[in-house]
Amino acid sequence: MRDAVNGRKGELSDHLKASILTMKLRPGFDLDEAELSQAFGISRTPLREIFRELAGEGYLELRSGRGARVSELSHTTLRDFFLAAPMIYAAILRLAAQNATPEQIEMLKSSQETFRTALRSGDAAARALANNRFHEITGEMAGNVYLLPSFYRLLIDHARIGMTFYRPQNNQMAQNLNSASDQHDAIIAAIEARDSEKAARLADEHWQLSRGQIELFVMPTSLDVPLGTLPQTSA
Amino acid sequence: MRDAVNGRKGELSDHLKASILTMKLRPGFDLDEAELSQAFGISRTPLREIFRELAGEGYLELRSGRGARVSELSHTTLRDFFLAAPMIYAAILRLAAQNATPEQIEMLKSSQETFRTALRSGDAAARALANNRFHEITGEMAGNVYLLPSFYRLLIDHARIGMTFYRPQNNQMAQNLNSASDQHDAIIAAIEARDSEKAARLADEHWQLSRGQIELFVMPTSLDVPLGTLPQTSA
DNA sequence: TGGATTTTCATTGAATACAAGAAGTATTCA
DNA sequence: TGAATACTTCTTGTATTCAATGAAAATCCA
Repeated sequence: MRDAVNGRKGELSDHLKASILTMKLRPGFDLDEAELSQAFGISRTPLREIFRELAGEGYLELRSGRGARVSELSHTTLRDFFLAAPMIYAAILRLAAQNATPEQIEMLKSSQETFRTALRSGDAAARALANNRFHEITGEMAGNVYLLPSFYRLLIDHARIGMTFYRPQNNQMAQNLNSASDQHDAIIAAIEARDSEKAARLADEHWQLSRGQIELFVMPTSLDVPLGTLPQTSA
Repeated sequence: MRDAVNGRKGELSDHLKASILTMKLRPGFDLDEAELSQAFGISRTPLREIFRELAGEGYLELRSGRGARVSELSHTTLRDFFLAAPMIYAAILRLAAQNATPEQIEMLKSSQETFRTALRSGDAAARALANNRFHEITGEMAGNVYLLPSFYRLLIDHARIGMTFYRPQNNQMAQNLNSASDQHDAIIAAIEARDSEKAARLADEHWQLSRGQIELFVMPTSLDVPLGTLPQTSA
């Protein structure tokens, strides 16, 4: 991530972000100031500044007098997510196609390489982080200070929702990931061609795929077991 | 504002926000930690936490090793603003009409009263703050955690842009303000009627009015002075 | 024994003290 | 006189200490 260079402070910040994105730190988890500051060899003062920063970005929630905890992921936020994501994603990719610099396009290609590698490795966390980074770069390309706050907040929970609902055993889900990778390639091409309409269309397709992936989990195909073969649950 | 109850800390936070919204603190202005902390009787530690918080909300920018300054308002951000605002505003008001609670509607009506009072008083700063509060409440009504970060950021700069470009001498601008007040009433009615389509349409109209107001300043009517009557500028 | 109250302990919040770094100024040397 | 460098001062960043607050446990009384 961007500020890995800023000493131990940035290091801890990145570590927390990655842990939250990959659900290593679960929604609602309480963060212990004393413990964390000791573990990373910094005092509580800068740590608390990191907390406030991450809270502003949507990773954490600060409860006055009761420290920091990882942002919740409730059914309400899931609904909000489904409402907001299509609109913002399309807008971001449209702008990205218009404004991307050659250097940014190179970064995007490189991040897509990382994503592909993570896909092959089968490491779900690495994949989620690489995917997250890919979309972060499209945000940088769009560069609209008013849209980015919402976009980045969506990306956080998109990663977490993906980690929650993904099951490597499910073949359909594995296929979807390959489709997602192909769509990334198409997105890169559209951006490089400065085709903003196509980029917006691809954003929508990419979203539909992701949405389907989530629905696969939320509304699974029924178990198809004949009545009476399941053990009765006692009242 | 919301956290005026949280002791001197919230007080200072609100003071800074209001000063920035009303351009009393100009974009790019450097904030002195020592001075501010002394003036408000708190130590630098909590002050710096406020800085981080306000930076997360878009009021301030933090430059590592060089303290905090009020967020810039450049021509670039103005362009970004014009691109993002219509979309977000419409989405927020649509959701507000769907989700507003009776208590929130009462708050909205009350804030509109405050706005009207500020209009009559002719106090531009009070008017900007009241208008800001009105729209903040529509955001609370919408209640979508993913859209709100962008929405609130837009509101900050909308207030600042309004303060920058408003000239009380201009009769057209004064009229526009009355139209804006009427539109607020219509927005309240649409929300109360749960008419989300109408709310979205009104959002667009409200935006067009505001946009026109800004254009009145950016592209003024020409001075209409015959050639040769103006003093020549020396090369 | 159950409920309320007080006491204790742990954790957060704020202030002070200290260290590191940046900006500005003066001095030196060409 | 001009540029570079060293020194000084001011500002920011971090650590430590102290105070306040909240949670939990123990005690007391009914």
